[in-house]
Amino acid sequence: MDTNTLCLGVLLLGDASGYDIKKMFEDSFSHFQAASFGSIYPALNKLSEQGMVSFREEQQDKRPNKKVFSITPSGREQFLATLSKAEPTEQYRSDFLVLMTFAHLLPPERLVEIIDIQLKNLQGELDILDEIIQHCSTLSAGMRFTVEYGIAANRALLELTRNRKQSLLREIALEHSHSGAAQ
Amino acid sequence: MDTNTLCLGVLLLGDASGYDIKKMFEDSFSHFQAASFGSIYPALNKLSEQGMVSFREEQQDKRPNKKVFSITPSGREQFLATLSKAEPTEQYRSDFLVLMTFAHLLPPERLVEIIDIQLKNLQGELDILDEIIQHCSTLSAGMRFTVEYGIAANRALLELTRNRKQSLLREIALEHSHSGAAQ
DNA sequence: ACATACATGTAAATAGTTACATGATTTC
DNA sequence: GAAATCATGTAACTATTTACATGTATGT
Repeated sequence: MDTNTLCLGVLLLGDASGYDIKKMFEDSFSHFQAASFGSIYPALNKLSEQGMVSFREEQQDKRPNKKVFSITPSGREQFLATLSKAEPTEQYRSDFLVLMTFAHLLPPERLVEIIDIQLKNLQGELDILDEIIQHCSTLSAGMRFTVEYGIAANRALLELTRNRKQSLLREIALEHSHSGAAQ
Repeated sequence: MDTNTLCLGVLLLGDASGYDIKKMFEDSFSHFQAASFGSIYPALNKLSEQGMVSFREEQQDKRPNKKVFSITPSGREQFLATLSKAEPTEQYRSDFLVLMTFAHLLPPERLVEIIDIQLKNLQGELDILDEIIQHCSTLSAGMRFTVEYGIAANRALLELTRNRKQSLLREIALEHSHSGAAQ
């Protein structure tokens, strides 16, 4: 889903500046969507031209001024139309699994290091999600489900990786000795 | 990881044409990487210019001719260097979870439909991975791990989504009645 | 007759990231 | 004194997908 649509969605949850939207992405959606300033600000200006959002400029002292965006009825309509056509797709890309595919080409110490980093990353993500679900009783049912979904995946992956670490290392060492000392 | 690097990796497993490489992506790596012809062919030609791969043209009767690529020692070296620097990162993007985030805005029938499609997708992916692991005893330990990893994630997600479906639907219906008949 | 598999390639369009520019204020 | 937070924006670059062009052979 493109940044334009995602911005409309965030604004449906409440008025916000571009900076606020970026924070929302980081705090609430980072486990399944991402967007940078370089795509958020142009998206907001484009949506404004199209009448999908409006904004008011707010002066602040001791802080730079900000543009607070609101979704318009047209914007709401368009977002709903997009949602009604959207397919529930998912995509997963992993350099970790590329590394594992070629595990037999890596020095054993490096392989151990990679698995340990991955374990740490999975645990870190799990901790973040656990915290979101505990602290925020204000979460809507749908949002709570997205967090549970992330937790389920991370838990399963953490468990598998932990359980298989030693046996995987052994299997790869075995493949090395199989193919001989050469190479 | 870019298509160039991924092509070198595939060629390390054996000589192949661009068409073969595309099939490899579909058959063996589709659960964590993707590449289309539009990125594979240019990548192969670029790698060839750089001396990372060589190729021979093979005539076939009843089939179009093909260019069979082999990785060169430089290519092997470069791939290994890339692997040794690569971070074990992962990224997940989901339109399904975007849809779930805004579940309260969707008509209940549509919501049921989305969850059922997602359930079917997860089961379909799981079936594919189960088949790979059963049919291919030739898989290296590293590759087998990547398949197990995919299975673990899909199993956990399938179970969660199945178990939560009814309660989620109820919770969202409750939120609707909470906010009143208006809106 | 129509779709799929085989096979290679290009061009346009899409969409995004990264890095930079600017500058006050607050925290370490 | 350095780094982070607040705040908006642009430009260059990167990488990719989609659709097209071309053509034979096989399966339904």
